[in-house]
Formats: sequence, structure tokens, C-alpha cells
Amino acid sequence: MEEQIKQGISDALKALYSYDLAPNDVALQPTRKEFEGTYTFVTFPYARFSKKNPEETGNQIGTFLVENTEVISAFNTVKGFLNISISEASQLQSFVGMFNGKDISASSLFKAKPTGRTVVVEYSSPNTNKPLHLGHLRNNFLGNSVSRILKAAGNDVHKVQIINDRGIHICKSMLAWLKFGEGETPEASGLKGDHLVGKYYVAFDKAFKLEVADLMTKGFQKEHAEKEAPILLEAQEMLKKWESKDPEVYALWEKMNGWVYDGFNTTYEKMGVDFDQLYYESDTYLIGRDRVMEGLEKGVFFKKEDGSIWVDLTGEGLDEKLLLRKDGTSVYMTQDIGTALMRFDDYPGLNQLIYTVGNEQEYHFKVLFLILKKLGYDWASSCYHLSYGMVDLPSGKMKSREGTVVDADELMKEMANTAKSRTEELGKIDGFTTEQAGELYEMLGLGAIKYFLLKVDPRKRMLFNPAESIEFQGNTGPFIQYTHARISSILRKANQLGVSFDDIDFDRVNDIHQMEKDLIYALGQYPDKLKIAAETYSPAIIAQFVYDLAKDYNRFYAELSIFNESDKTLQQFRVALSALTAQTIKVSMGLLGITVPDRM
RNA sequence: GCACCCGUAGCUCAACUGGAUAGAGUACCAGAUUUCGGCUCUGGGGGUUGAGGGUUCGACUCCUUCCGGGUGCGCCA
Repeated sequence: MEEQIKQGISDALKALYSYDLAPNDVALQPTRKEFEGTYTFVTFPYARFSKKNPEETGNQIGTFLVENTEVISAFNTVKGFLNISISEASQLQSFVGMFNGKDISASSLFKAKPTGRTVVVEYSSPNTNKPLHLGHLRNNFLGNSVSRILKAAGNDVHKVQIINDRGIHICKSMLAWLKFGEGETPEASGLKGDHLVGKYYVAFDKAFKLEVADLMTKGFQKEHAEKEAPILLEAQEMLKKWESKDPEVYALWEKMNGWVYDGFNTTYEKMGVDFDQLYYESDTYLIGRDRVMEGLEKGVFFKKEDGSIWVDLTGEGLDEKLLLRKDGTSVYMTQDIGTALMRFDDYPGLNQLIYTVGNEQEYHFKVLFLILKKLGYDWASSCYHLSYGMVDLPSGKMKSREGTVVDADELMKEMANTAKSRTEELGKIDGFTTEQAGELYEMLGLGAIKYFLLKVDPRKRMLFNPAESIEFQGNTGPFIQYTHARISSILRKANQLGVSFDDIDFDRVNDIHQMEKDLIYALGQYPDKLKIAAETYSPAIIAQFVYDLAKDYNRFYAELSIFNESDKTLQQFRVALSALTAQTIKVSMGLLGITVPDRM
């Protein structure tokens, strides 16, 4: 439909003013509610070719369109805005095109042409020294949703993560556990593995601070004391031992990481995210180290007097960056070089590698991509940093030291509990088993968090208001889930009453209501929105779309009755419209990683 | 200090990449069910888009100078 209008406008410009504009370059926008019409074409830019004022230009084009383009029934021009009305028959035809009779899930709406591109999306990638928190939730939901969106848009997508299982941070937890742990295990204490290891990371920090304070009373400057605290030196020693594969250290490292992985897996399962392949820093840092040495030989990097290895990016407007410490151990950058290489080896023909990482690391990735380019990998230009803003709380920044971090496990549990009390108030799930009810509460609680975190433009810093996020009204996940449940109820009733749309005769549908036209238009937007969301890596586009769709449906629902409609064909049509709306909500929410219930 | 990002209704967010009188939600006020799920729907007030200047038919959007906030510039990851 849009194509036909664009073609028509292109033809009109050519015929009237001998001006060439490819149909694809015709910019159409939806007509504002207060004006009559469906699509609007802005004529200001073309007044110079028509040699008429914008309004007259609009009138001329409009007249041409009504005469020559079948789908266009009328037009009006306000200043330089040409508002185009679509004939009812064409609108219905557009619906028939989307609607696929019995098998709605196979609707042409949801079919995207394969792009032939292979994309790897990295997300999550936690450190293994503490449990996941609210910030990780945004990361996981964003990366997972972008993966789903890219896949739906026709790409071959692989979800991966790099597990930061080595480094000084895990050594700190290990050391504190040795010193203060008295052999505590998740089994014995009943504490989730990641929480247990996190507990010792905190214990390390506490001991470290005490030592620093102690040194300062002995006359050390703060900076100096922070470098000389015995427990820190011990942790650094441990890291060196780890890199030389000291058996005792290695065994402890494997044990404690094992606890963390068990804990993480439980959390991932609750979150509803998964991965096609896992990478471990402990595997990739060696590859990175080799490539750094190679780069040194080739003269891409240089060695300082103390033996540390650096890259000089002053020519690119950046500064010098460390790649290997003087003691030969690796840094963050070292292993990231190795990880990137491994991925391009693992996925031959990879077209794009997306890193879902917070915006505080923008500089890091800028440097990483430059280094890869300097090393001669031309695929470096296909690496992309999907950068997102931090999550703030009403009280301000999350700070682990001040105990204001919102724990992921706890938050998900609380939201499910809230969903429980809300649902029980409503009393619509009689007949559910305890198990079914439990699943529903988790679906609603999780939907609320996911939607809340994904509806905001990823690039922007956002505020997570716990009180507001558990509200189930307004622009929220549960509102959309509710709408789906409501439509499902309609479809169940239609089924009971034997109202089927299998044999609907669309030729006999006429005089449809504005609400119905709005709904058809909204449904037709799906492919466009998906495309934009994929191009901009933004689930927020989908969230906005599905919210608008739900609102449109609720308006339609409030205005028009289905089962009291005496015209049987119109009744069938409304059921069909409801069915396709339900499916579109389901698919769209699916792109956000949110499931929708039939009853709630 | 240097670099990048952000600033829109009381609050949380939109605005189709330069288009009409800047829209939603929330909160507040007033309404709606002899109807299929009221976690719904309708209406109302609420704005100098941080400030000034520039570009043009037209600016929240682009350029520029300020102001305010954030992040980065670790032999941390």
C-alpha cells in the first residue's frame, strides 16, 4: 500500500513538474490525528520545481493521485501538507494481505526476507566475583532482545558471552575465602554460589580498607597505602601463581568459579536468557598475548624500558595504552584482542560482531577496534559497540559500598510476589493449579522488569523506580500482557459461540469504524518498526509500537461490541482483527523476550 | 585539564532522523459498564524543548558560545 502511494507521488512529480524522485525516496508520514487522512506528504521542498506555492502544489499532486492511483480516494491540503485518504476497500485489502486465515502465526507480517548476514551478539559477560545486579539485567535484556530482533529481521544470529573468570577480582574473593571462610560451601550454608563468592569479595574489601587505614596511621600517604596493603600484595601474588598454573591456586579457582556458574545459571534461567556459545577469558587471554607479541615483532607495538608493552595511539588522537604488564601478565585489553580473534575464527564469514557493554567502556572499545585494525584485521570495521547508559535509582547511583545495589535475584522474586497479590485481587485465574499460578506470577513479574528496562532508548541513562516498576498500569509490560489476556478471552468466547473467521467473506465487510481502520494501520506498521529497531539496535522502538497497538485495541474494545453486533460478517471481521492483534502483540513482546498469558 | 554523552510537562519517557498547534504515561480534577475481563476507556489543566546566537520556507533535531549533570582518560576488569 505504502509502495503504491510512493509510486503514485513519484509519477505525479514526473508528470506534473518533470521532476525525478525515486519512489523509495518519497518521504511519507502518518497524518496527525486532528486532520483527515492516513498518510501525509510534505510539499514544501517541491514548490521550487512546481513554481507554485506549497498549498497549490499539494492540490495538484493530490488531484493527480486521486485520478491515477487506485488506493487513494481523497485528499486535502493544509499549508504545505498533503493529506492522503485511503479508500476503505484498500484498507480492507491491506488487512486481508496481512491476515492469513486459520494460521495466523504464518501471517506475512512476521516474515522477513533473509539478509544472508551472520551476526554475533555478545552480552552479559559478568565478572565471576559477585552476583548479578540491576545493571546486568539491563545488559542481558538488551543484548537478548537485540538478538531476537536481528533474527526476526532475517539475520543468522549467534548469542555469546565472555566470562571474565580470571584476573585480580576473583583472586580477591579466593584469598578472602581462604583467610576467613572456614571452608564454607554453598551446600553447607544454603547460600547461592555467586552470592557466597560475592560475600568474600566484600570481606576482602573490608580487610583491605582496615589495612590501608592502619598503614595511614603509621604515616603512609593514602595512595601509597593503597598500593602496599599486605592483603592486596598477596592477591597480586596469587594472580601470578594462577597465570603460571600453580596447582593449588588453580584448583581453588576452579572450585569457586564452579559455584559462581551454578548460581549464574539459575539466574539466567529465571531471566529467560541463554547463549549459543560461551567464551572464557582464561582461554582467550593467551591468544591475545601471542598476538601482542606478534604485533611487537611487526613493530605495531613497542616495549618500554621496564618490559611492559604498549600501543601508541597518539596519531589517532588518543594516548598510549598498556597491553602487557612488565611482569608479563595480561590486562583486560589483552584478552579482548584474543576473544575477537577467536570469534572470527569460529564464525567464518561473520559480518558483524556486536558488543553489548555499558557506555563507561566506550573508550576501551574505540581503542580495541583501532588495535585490531593496526594488527591488519580488516574485519575490525565490522565490530560494533552497543553502548547503553547506566541505571540509576531514585536515591542516586548504585554503589556496592553503600549497599544500594539492587540484586537481580531478589528483584525478580519481589516482582513475582507483587504480581501474585495483584492477580489474586483480580480473581480471574480460578482453576489454575498452584504450579500454573506460580508460572504466571513469574511471567508477569519478569515482564514488568523487562519492559521497564527496554522501553527506554538504550543509549540513555535511565532511572529505575522500584515503586513505579511494580505498577501494572500505564506504559508497562503487565498492561500489554493484560490486553493480550483480554483478547484471548474474546477468542475463547468466539470459539464457544461458534464464531469463526475461516469462512469470512471480506467482500461483504463495509462501513468499518475509524477505530478499526486505526487498528489495521497500526498492525501494518509492524514490519517497518522491526526494520528500524534492527537498524538502530533499539528494543525501545518495539516497546513503543506494541504499547501503541495495545492502546489502539483497548479503544476499539471500549467503542465497539463484538458479540452484540448483528451483522455476522462484521462480527467475524472483528474477531479476525482481534486474533491478528493478539498475535502481533505476542510476537512483538517475544522480541523483547517477554511472554504473554492467555489468562491472568 | 582534555575527550565523549545527556538536558523536553511536577516526575518517568516519546517525537518516524529537518515538518503542521512538541506527544504518551504517571500524579491531580471530572466523567463512562442494562456490553464480550474496570489492571480498561473518555475529557481537563500542566511547556520560552537548560540559555543566547546562527543556518532556512520550517529547528527538540544541524552549527556555535555559555550553563548544569554524567562518563572516560588505571600495570582494575
